[in-house]
Amino acid sequence: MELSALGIFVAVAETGSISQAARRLEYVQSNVTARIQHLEDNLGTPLFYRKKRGIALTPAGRALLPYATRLLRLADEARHAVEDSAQGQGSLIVGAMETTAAVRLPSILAHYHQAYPDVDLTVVTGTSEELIAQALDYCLDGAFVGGSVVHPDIEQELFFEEELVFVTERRVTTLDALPQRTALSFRQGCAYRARLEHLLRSYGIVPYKIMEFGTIEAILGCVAAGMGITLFPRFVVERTAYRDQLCLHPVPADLALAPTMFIRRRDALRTRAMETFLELARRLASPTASG
Amino acid sequence: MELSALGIFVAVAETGSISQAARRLEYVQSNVTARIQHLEDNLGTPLFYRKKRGIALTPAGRALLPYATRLLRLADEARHAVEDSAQGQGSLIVGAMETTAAVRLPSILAHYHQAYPDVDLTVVTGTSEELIAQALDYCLDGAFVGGSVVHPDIEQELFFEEELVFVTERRVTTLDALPQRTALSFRQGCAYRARLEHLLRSYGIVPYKIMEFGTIEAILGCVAAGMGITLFPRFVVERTAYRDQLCLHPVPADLALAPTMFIRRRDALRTRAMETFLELARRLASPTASG
DNA sequence: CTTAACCATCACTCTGAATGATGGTTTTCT
DNA sequence: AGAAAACCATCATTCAGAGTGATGGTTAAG
Repeated sequence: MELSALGIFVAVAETGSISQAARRLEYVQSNVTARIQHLEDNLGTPLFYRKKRGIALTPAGRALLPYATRLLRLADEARHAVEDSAQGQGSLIVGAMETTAAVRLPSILAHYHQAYPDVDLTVVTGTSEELIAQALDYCLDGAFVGGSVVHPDIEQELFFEEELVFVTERRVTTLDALPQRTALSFRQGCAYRARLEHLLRSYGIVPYKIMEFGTIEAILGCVAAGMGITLFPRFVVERTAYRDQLCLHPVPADLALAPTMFIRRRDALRTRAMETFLELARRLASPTASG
Repeated sequence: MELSALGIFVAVAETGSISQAARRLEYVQSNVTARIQHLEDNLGTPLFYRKKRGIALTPAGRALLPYATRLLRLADEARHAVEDSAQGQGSLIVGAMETTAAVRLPSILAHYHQAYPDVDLTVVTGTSEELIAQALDYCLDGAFVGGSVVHPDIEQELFFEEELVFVTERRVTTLDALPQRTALSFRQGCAYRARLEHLLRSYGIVPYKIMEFGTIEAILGCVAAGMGITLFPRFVVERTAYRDQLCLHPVPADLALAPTMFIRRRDALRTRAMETFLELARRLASPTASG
């Protein structure tokens, strides 16, 4: 039972005649006859009574007709959906680090959704390492990750420059006399974690312990409670609920700035949904990045 | 875009691999490759990224997938609906005279619907002549009509024997001094109307005028109001709201009984819906008919 | 009584679905 | 490092079935 057969079936049922259906479909009459017969064989039951003049639906035909029309309409919708996905609408799956998703994306996503409400937008969060792997595996249309990615299949573009700061509890006003040797960070794979480890080592704070947490709030909450130190974008800390219980410490200038890049596979399809998303994101990102 | 192609597409999308889909479908791998390529050509856009190991959906493929699964499910439903229409469920379209529909069918229909709630039941009313024509034209699966139908394509079966009575307003106690020459009846084509004309002629009541009405209540209401005389099954008159304002007069014995036959085309499909309907109708009709 | 409309059947062509074999690439296992 | 396994693309080939055009039989309309 193929869609083309159902199309012929519907035409015959609607015109009430094989000949007229053939004319409407621009087929030869014998072909319409044959395909209806084939469909009847396939379903194991007659669909039409053959009258002296024209045809009439059998009970089985009556049962099939509404399904046939629904199937044809749905198939048409599907075709349009595929067409649209190459055009404006469709779906867009982007990855982002927790920190980017928390403070940089909300306004972009809101604007984008307002401008293109038909796009089915999904944001996946994860560590930069995970996001890169997923983008390479075509699971993501693209992702915001920390730091440059050098890979022949990946193309990237700078979107934000985050100023990184050490974050401690409020009472710790200087890092020189760092009372704890515990660092808090996201799980392995986070771009900032690698830098945090490097920086702590340069401060002579080794060996140290790294505790892993899954969310921004968990990390900063624990830091505020005096559990340890972490490295975060200033922008993120300034917007957290714990900001009054935290103290920010500058990072040496050469390691203070961390770029957030948007990456995607070079061979990923250039959908309009993606292009418009990037255009809008560039517009909204640039003043922040430069400021 | 045919259903078979969508089935292959879904299998590939679900297994994440052309080879595995081929194994599941019991096809050869090269065929699955070719049909996916054909589908992509057909839709004008790639549906899968080809990875080193396996494949991944493109945005267009993501857009198509939910439609494809819906289409396949719906097609399956359609197949079952057609199958069922040959079995128990399905639709049943029966015709009946107004009088039969009013007093004989309700209990049958109620019982039938209770026993087979999945059957989509339709009752079409009309004159016997109209119903016969529609049954011959395959528009009805069968019909209850007045009197025997002799036609090579029609088979019939006796269901009810109606006792016909003349009906006049209450004050007219004898037909001998019939004060009016007006008869009321359904429109031309009604089985009882022919008999009414015949009987009136035999009573010497010619010329007379026949007024046509569309419903039972209209006719009996007008008779009650003294407009004229009509011929109706006793059973119908006894159940009308006007019964107290009417007087019933016997009809000569040789013309008093009118059979109600169920007719259908000999070549109409023997659906289970129809067979079970007739079985139930026979059971419910026989005591009434004999009593 | 002719004409037109309708459906079934047949012989034929040709598209495209399916097979099987081959080659290239990558991953996995030893 | 080398062998084996998994995966996809391509090609030549076979075969089913979609579509054509012609014909014949039947019925309704003129």
